[in-house]
Amino acid sequence: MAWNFNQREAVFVQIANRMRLDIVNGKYLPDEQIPSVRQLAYEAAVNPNTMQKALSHLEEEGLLHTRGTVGRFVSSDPKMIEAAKEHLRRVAVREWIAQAKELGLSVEEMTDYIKKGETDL
Amino acid sequence: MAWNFNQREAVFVQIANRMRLDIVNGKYLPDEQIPSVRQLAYEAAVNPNTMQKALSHLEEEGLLHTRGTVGRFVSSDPKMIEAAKEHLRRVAVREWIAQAKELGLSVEEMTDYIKKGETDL
DNA sequence: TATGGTGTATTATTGTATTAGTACAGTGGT
DNA sequence: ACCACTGTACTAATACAATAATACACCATA
Repeated sequence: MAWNFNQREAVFVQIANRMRLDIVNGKYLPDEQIPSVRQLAYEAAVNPNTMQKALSHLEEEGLLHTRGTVGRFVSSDPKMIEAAKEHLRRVAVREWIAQAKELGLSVEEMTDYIKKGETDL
Repeated sequence: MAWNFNQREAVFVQIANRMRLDIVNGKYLPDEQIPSVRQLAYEAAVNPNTMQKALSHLEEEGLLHTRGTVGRFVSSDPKMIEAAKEHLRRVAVREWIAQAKELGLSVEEMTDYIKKGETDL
């Protein structure tokens, strides 16, 4: 999958979002070593400093941790990762509902739109 | 309502988003004059240049137009505004579905989450 | 022990968002 | 005619994101 970035958000934020999804969706398993900063930066066509900044944020969230100078690894606690996934879902849903409200949509109209929009894809 | 800005997106983008919603939601009616750049900038606690940049974008979208040096006015075509509203809804729904997919949610699970999330608010 | 790969830190440079301040031309009302 | 207000334009300064190019300390392995 290509690394496409928009210009609205900072690149390191978009990278962090994507890596976070990769982790909670199991692309990287618990305790698994992820590619190096340089390797990921190369794949994303981004400066290593930018990649490191993104990974540092995920480290603060507890999804990643660094083992000395060996490399970076996914959190070894599956429950923690599952909790992060559930949290992402809740935050997303809350955001969707807020946006729907801004657009004058009730929850009923919202779900109708979604079911209709599904077929359009 | 306060003008709260996050740090992820540029302020002028957030202003444009909010003004766009105000227009399609009828806070500003068709052909109605909106407050001046300076006034809006004061309310938003933002530099007039930033506000002007946001309004210029809405002008390019056709939602606003400038009458000489008299001031800025909402588009005089109600159909155009309604179309913009419908467009915003479709774009939002498409985005929601894409995000749900990223989070491993089917449309059914998605609507379930929404109905459940509604009660939590 | 030597080498390569790891995370990390540093400095310099570029581009853009934002603020700040100022200025100008045109309009409407007094 | 005057004055306040409008949009618009411009420069300067600041802050941050991102790039680029190094450099360093540490670990695993051949």
